[in-house]
Amino acid sequence: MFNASSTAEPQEPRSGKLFAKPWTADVSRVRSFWGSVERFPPGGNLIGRLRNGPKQVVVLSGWACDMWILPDGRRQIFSLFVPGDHIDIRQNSGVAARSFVALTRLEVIDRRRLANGGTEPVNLPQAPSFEETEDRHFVQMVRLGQLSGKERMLHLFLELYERLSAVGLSKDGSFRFPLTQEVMADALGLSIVHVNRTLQQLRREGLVEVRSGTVTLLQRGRSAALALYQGASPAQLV
Amino acid sequence: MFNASSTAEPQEPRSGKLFAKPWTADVSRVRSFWGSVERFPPGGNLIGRLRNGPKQVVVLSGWACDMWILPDGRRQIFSLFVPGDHIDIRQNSGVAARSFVALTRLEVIDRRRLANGGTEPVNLPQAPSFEETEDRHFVQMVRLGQLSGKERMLHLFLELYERLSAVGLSKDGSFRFPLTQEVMADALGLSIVHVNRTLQQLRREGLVEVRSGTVTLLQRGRSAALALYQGASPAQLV
DNA sequence: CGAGACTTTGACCGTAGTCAATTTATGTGG
DNA sequence: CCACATAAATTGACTACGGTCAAAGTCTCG
Repeated sequence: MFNASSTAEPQEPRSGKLFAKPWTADVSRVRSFWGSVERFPPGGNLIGRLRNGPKQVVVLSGWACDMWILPDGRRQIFSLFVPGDHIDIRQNSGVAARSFVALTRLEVIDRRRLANGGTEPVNLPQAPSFEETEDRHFVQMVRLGQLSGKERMLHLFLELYERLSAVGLSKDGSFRFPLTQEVMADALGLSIVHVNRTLQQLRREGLVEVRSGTVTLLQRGRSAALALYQGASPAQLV
Repeated sequence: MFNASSTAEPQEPRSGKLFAKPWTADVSRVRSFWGSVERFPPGGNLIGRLRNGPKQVVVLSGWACDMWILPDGRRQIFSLFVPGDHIDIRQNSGVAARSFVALTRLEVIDRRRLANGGTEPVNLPQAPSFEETEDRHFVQMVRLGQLSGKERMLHLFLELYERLSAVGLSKDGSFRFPLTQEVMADALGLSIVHVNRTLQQLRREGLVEVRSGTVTLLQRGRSAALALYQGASPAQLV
């Protein structure tokens, strides 16, 4: 289970040259200290391995999301999880089927292991409070309910940039972005075709650059204004 | 503060004839036992009276909502609160201004008062768990992100019907609905004009009837199917 | 009865969805 | 390292859902 080995060593940390910073360093330490890192392939279902009740994990590398699938196949992604994020994996209490899915190769570690198991303390990000989790959901509701396609996309990019920056996974406005346009569509409540066209529009307008799985925000200040993005303090937006 | 009196005696319980059931009965008892019921006018801001930190209240009568207002004036309502609902009133942790607003005349009571103050126990609804609150938000995200205008509206009506039924505030598919179309628009992420037209469409199709502040769901089963509504068990949907 | 709040309507426009085909990666086996 | 199969991105043509603007009705309430 933990020795998928050899070919392993997932991609994110590999680019340590480009994106080296605080938490990234700890990740490799965590990985070497415990053999208890859980790995999932793209599309892997995080709930599958649940034994007794919910479980809190921290993402070491890769991306994941949680979502609902409607009876007719439509999907809504509620939030994206990136390295450093805490995921509170649990079965959905209601009728609809909430699921947690890996979007890339994914490494997570059980929080309890980190808490008691370790000899050396690790700079893991704090678990988000209930309010912070809720706020993130509110932001998603605002995107879905009030923003246009173009605004939604910029808004999401800005949020991801900010979150990835917090763990050292960005550099000068750019960050690795391993999601397909289909996933973006499900997260933003848009059709895949429209995601594609909107992306091109943003490129034409010189707001973002998307090349080989890397997104670059070229005018963060202007983008934030356009998308009514309020996440970061204006200062951070260059 | 609590003796707004005389003209008071809000509307919901007045219609006790039509909508009498479990919890409604207790409401009048609560109201008479304690003078500590807080009242707000339509549009009243529930946060205004916060003294020390957050506060949990239960709605005795009237409707409320929580929302964000974007810098350019757009509004997104996250959830609607009806009689029996618990509201966890608190300042927003992030940048944007979350606010809790009364949508009609509103009566709430502090949960702590109910807990220790009372001589006689009251059948108050249980406080929702974290998961239940979260689920409600997920439902809202699905509505905003995946459903069409018509679907959203039906879906919301069905949810409200189910919730109001739980506290005895419905009868044969109908319930009091004191919201303006503008509020519906903000809750559903639609324009006010489109809300109006969609409403008429639903009427023409014989799915709902809206007369003088009362909504009647004429074909709950079909509506649930149309709107992919999964809240209640199929049995309940007649 | 008049003022203001809500609802309704018409005309028109633009964002976003659908369908279907094409091009461009990506990946795998030989 | 090439050929083929598959996934992902892109394009075109067309449609329709939903937004905007502005005006006209309705309803409430003092």
